[in-house]
Formats: sequence, C-alpha cells, structure tokens
Amino acid sequence: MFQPQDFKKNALLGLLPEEELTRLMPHLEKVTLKLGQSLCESGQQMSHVYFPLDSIVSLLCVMENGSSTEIAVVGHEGVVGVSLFMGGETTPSRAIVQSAGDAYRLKGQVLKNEFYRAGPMQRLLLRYTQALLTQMAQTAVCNRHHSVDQQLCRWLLLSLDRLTGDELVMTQELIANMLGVRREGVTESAGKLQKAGLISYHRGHITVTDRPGLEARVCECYAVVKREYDRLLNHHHVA
Amino acid sequence: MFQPQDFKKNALLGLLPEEELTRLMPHLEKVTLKLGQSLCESGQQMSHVYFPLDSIVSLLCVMENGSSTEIAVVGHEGVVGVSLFMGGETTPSRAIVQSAGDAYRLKGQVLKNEFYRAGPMQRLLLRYTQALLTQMAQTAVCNRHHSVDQQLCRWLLLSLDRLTGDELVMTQELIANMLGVRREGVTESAGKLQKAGLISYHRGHITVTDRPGLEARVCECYAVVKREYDRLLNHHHVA
DNA sequence: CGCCCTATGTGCGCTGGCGTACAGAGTACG
DNA sequence: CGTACTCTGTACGCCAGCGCACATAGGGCG
Repeated sequence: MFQPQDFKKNALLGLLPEEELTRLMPHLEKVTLKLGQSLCESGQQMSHVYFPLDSIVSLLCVMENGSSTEIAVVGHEGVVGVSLFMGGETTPSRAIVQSAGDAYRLKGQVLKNEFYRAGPMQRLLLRYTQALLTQMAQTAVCNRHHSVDQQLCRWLLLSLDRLTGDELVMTQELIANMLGVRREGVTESAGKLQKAGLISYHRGHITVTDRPGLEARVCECYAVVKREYDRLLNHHHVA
Repeated sequence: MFQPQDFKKNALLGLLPEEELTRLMPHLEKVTLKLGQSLCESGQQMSHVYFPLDSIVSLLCVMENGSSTEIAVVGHEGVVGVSLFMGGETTPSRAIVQSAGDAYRLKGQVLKNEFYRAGPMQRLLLRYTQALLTQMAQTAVCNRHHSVDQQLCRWLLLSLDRLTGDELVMTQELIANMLGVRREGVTESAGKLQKAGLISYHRGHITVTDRPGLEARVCECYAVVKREYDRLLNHHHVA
C-alpha cells in the first residue's frame, strides 16, 4: 500500500522534493524501535541511519565510570546517524531509544550515495546537522548554568515536541540518566512540578497537563534550540 | 613571495590536495587576530571563514543574563565559521579570539563555491565539523560531571595543543568566562596546579612547566576529543 | 492471595561551587 | 614618583546537588 503521507511524518523526509523521495522510497524500511534499544554503541559503525516517525532517540555521551549524559535528542524532526554522511563513520556517543515507536531506516551506503549527489538531500542533512550542533552547544551551557528543575522542564518540552500525545513513558531513573543527575534529584523536581499542577505522573508514566506552565518555568535554552530548528528546517530552504 | 608552507600551518589547508589549495590561494587573505576580537556575534552573518595559524578562537554560547560558556575551541587544526557551509549562515554562538595570532581568511562565497564542488574540501570540512560535534558533546558532559580543577587542566591542554610555545597570555578572569565558572574558582584551581609544580603564572601569563603532569590530572574528556580529532583529520582520509 | 521487583518518597550529612566583600601586589601611565 | 587600575589571593556564609540509606507503595506474576 502506497502511503506518501507516512514518510512525511518525518520532517526531513517530508521536506524532500518528490523526485528525491521517490528515489529513496524503495530503500526506506519501516522498523519499530523498542524502549531502551541501542541504535549505536560508542565508536561503533552504524549499518543504517534512522528517520524517527513517532519514536524518540537520545544521543548519549558515556564516560568511563559508566555515568552518562544526554547531549541531544532526535525525533520526527531529524535523523540518527549523522556521522555516516559527515565522513567519520563512527562517533564516540551512544544512541538509545528513549520513547518506543516507528522509524524509517536506510542503509548507510544508500544514504551516502544520495548525499554525494550534492542535491537537496545533502543541503537538508547539513542544515539538520547544524541544528544538532546548536542543540549540543545549548545543552553544554544548560548543564553548566541551570538548575535540575529547569533542565527537567527543558527535557519534558523537548520530548513533548516529538510526541503525538501528552504522555511520556519514562521512569525518573531514566530521566536522571539522561540529564546526568541523581534519581532523587528528579524525584524532587518532578514533585515540585506536580504540586504546581503542571504534570502528573505515576510509575513510569508522565502526563503533561499544563504545557504553558512548563514553558513559563523552563530556561531560555529550550527556546533557543527550538527557534534554531524552526529557522533551519522549514520549507523555504529546500528549493 | 610564495610560501606554500605558510598555508600548511593550518591543518585543514595543509591536508588539501595541491590542486584545491592552488585554486584557493588567490583568495586567502592573511589577517592578524587580536586578543578579545570578535569574529562573530550571536546570530550574525559572517563575511569570512577563518583558518587560524597560531591564533586560537573560542566559540562561546552567551546567555540572556550575559554569562557565557565556551563550547569549543578552534586553532590551527580547524576553521571558524562552519555555519556558512552547513547552510544555516548564522549560529547563535559567538566567536572570540582567545589567543592573538595570524589566520587566513576566505570570503564566505568563495568557500561555499569550493564546498559545493563536492570535492576534497567538502569532505575535509565535513570531517572537521564532526570533530567539532564531538568536542561540543564532550564539553557538555565535562560541564556536568567534572570539577573545575579537571576542567582547567582540560582547557590548558586544549590551548597548549594549539600554541607553538608553552605560555598562554590569559588572565584568570578570562579563563573563568570561558569555563563559565567564578574567577575565584579558577584562582583556587590554578593555585593548586602551581603548588603541584605543573604551571607557573603571573598576571596574565601562564607557563606550563609539566605537561605530563597536567595530562595525569585531566579528565578523560581531553583524550576523547583529541583521539577523535586525530582520527578524523589525518592524511589518510583525503585521497 | 502473597511474594517480589520496580518505582517513588524522604531524610541525613557532606562538599563543591556560588556570591560577596575586601586586601595585597603588579603595572601602566601621567 | 605617585596614582589609578588590573590581577590575584583569601575569607565567609550559603545552597544545590551528591552519595547513601531506608521506607513505602504499585503492579506483575506464580
């Protein structure tokens, strides 16, 4: 069954001109990503790149002692595996599925062939990579200067933007791993948000009940990143 | 006077095949960068990209309240202005000269023309951008998990790698701005390093006297980044 | 139903880094 | 040569987040 609108659930695929998308379609393979699944271990070569539809993937930087920090998050607006077309083939970071869902994947070689045509796909992927750069930079600043409270808000909003509903399936333990803080710290911050009536959660399920409230409480980092994504990835730029 | 070896002080230019370098030469303009000079303000379009020779440029993320954090550092191994060829034209970060010295610069349009030939220059710049990604990611983790002591070591080593001598012209105040910490924190950490005999400093001049000592004390972040730069930017990859 | 495992809540002492304030010491410059 | 400014040292209280320990509670599953 031919479903063009299905591809377009991913913003990058959706921004491709018809010609490019048609060329790629035969190679796009739909897969379901499970919570916690690893798409890429540190330093490992990826066989495919992934275009999430309703799934969310976290890029993590893991340290020798095992503690980790999320450096960026990828959802339907992006692609996992930029190192393949950037030429490095591998990266020192891990890619973990943070929210289960579907994605299209493409064999690395197919993507590279398309990329090296130096057409719309290349321009699009490079713009996306720049957005990713901004996200990482802002994450670095946020880690330095902002409280766990604010970072939790940022994280929730970033996730929400990449989901269809308003519920996240995610334990506080996992959030703590993402943010690189203690689980107890997340418990405390989440408790505040719940008391303030912004979210309600229960054993691994978080429901955002007052998104504007979250936005009022989040640090500027969220808006900076969002603005940059909007600027870099809209239809004006893909002639 | 024709001085091919001069260009090659910058690793990226040095890795270019003769043909590409020859094509660019007429457009490469040598400039002297002064300490504290701004090459790019947040959100501003750059007219040129800069290939540092013996100068060092810091990429900073500035926040609304004015406090800032260095997210990456660029020296003779790289180029300032990746957003020009990545397609975004601007970035939300600032580029400030951290150590005075020379650089070659290239008009934005000339670089883009070369980039869109999709030849060795493009591959090289993309590999460099990936290295930059790694540096930012590692900076984010380091900000989260490591002490000011360790971060100061990392910062000193990163700077040292990009200088010819073993002396940095840099006040503790400026270092604090880079690391996004208090000036007093830097004073304290630098004092420890001096007592340990690793560095000696005096009113804006820091001399590294025991580099192996610094390397023994630095966190893993330094090595991760260095390894990735070495891997991505060596002559094997530019066929 | 009862057991166990997982998720969350809470409390405690500790410490690193913050904000602030101020004191000495170099250095530039009139 | 003296003054003004910059750079560095030090001290104090404060607090966010850490590490640890342990208490509850929900849910799955035999």
